[in-house]
Amino acid sequence: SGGGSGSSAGAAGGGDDLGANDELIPFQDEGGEEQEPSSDSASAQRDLDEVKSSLVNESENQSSSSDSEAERRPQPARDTFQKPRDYFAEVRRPQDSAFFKGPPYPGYPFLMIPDLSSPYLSNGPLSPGGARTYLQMKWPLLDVPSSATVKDTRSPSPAHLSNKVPVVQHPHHMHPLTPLITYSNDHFSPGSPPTHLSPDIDPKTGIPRPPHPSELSPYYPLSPGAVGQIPHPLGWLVPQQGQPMYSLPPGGFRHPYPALAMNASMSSLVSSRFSPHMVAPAHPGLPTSGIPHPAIVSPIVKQEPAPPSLSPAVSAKSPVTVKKEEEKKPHVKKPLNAFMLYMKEMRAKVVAECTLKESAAINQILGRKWHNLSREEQAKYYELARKERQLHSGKKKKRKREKQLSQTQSQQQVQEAEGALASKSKKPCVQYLPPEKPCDSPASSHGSMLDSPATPSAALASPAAPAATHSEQAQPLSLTTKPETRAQLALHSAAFLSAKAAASSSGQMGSQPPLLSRPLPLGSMPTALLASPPSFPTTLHAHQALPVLQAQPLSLVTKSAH
DNA sequence: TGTCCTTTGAAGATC
DNA sequence: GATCTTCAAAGGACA
Repeated sequence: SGGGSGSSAGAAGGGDDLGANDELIPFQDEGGEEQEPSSDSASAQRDLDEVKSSLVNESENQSSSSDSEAERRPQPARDTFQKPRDYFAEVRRPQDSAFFKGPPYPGYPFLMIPDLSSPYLSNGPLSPGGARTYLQMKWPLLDVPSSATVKDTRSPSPAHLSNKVPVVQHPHHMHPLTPLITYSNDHFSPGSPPTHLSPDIDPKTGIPRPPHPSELSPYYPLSPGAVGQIPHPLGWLVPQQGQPMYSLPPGGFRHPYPALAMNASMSSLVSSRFSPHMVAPAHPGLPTSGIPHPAIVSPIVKQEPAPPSLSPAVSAKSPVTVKKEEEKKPHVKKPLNAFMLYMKEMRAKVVAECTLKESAAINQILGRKWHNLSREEQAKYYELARKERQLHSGKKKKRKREKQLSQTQSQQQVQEAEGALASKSKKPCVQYLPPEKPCDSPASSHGSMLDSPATPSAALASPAAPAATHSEQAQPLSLTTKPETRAQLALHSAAFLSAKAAASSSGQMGSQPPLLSRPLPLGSMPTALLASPPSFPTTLHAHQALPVLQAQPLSLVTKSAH
């Protein structure tokens, strides 16, 4: 029912639901005319089964109307091209709300193909030139020769892709030509194909695979000048000026994720008071957020190693015994990264919003929401994670130092004992240890630098650093080399090649299906990509990949296929 | 009871 | 330096 109302409301309805966000109406139309948030979040589960049919229907509709797509789509979206940041601030919330409430495709609140809410992906009508630009930039990362697709030569076919597939995948990205697969009727017979046949739809949840914001990443490495634009990393956790951060908006509009409801004005309010120079160094051991972070809190209990015992009984123990004792020591868990922190905070909300309980499915949702977060919002978590790493690093170094000290002292005592036993008549051989330098304090030596976001080097060292951006864009497939993912990738590549070949033969490359027609505009394109367009072969080897697509049954994307 | 799933990111290991 | 692997959280599912 929610989907039905959504489809009938149209863009104006989206504006109504969004309340004060009327200015966002132009963006509501993206990805379809039905984007009114559904008020029936409980129907998410029920609607899972409708995803497939919706996909097919959308496929038919969009593929048939792709030519008029550009005409219907509001033009202002193109303007955001020049002001990506404003776009972030303005477009973010409603689509967060639309994530559960306002499915662009009626019947399934999670279905967001492509990531219409992502300012990094789409904000303008299809322009053939833009599409080409986008594809050219994306292509090399997917330029996987059929022969190279399978590194494991033992595998007879791509259907047996192993985890060692050396595919340089655009990390977690929805392939720009995904729609060719999802919406192509050429390869899919009408009906309700299994969700697994849709490479971007998760078989379990029906959630489209999120485009990975390698486009996003370049934004996190906020330049020192840009850092001042993000809210204080801790301010988001503290109600600003008495404004409840998690309050329900008036009018009864229930934001599915109140935590994300910090609107643009609020963000600017916070950010206006934040500058890199104002970031107080995190006090070690003093959690700076309201989020309970075991990595911060628990280490006092978990991570503090027992004081090194210098008793002869211990020092006389064999290395094996010592090793065993070390293994018995409480395992120091890794600090939570930004996404984990986000997940920890948002999980309960997501679970409450939908009936899904499986963490795997929830995590998929959270992963998608993570991508949909604005850079400012993500920056908060990155900052938090950075502080956690800081604490962890400090403790780690402390432990290491203590361990070394303990070991050297043990060795010293053992040697002393051995020396005493071996040569009672000889002079005791005392091994002198180099004194620990006070300045070796890990917390002070590392923390000071990490704690000063004002320092450009520190900013670069943060997870939001441009360097990390590059690495992320070139992130190996290993992160997502699940069998189905690889198969999807193979299918993506094959389908892309197929489409490319078909388009080139018909001269229609610029008129892809609507979803494909939402190229990442250059304005929102990662600067890294823009600055250093990857070199890639201009030859697309379509003739090589086409047989792959034709020869490989689509079922290879199924889990059961492997 | 233990492992898997599923996500992203960081760290360490490996080449 | 690039690439790969592991592990953080979470809880249902499954062997």
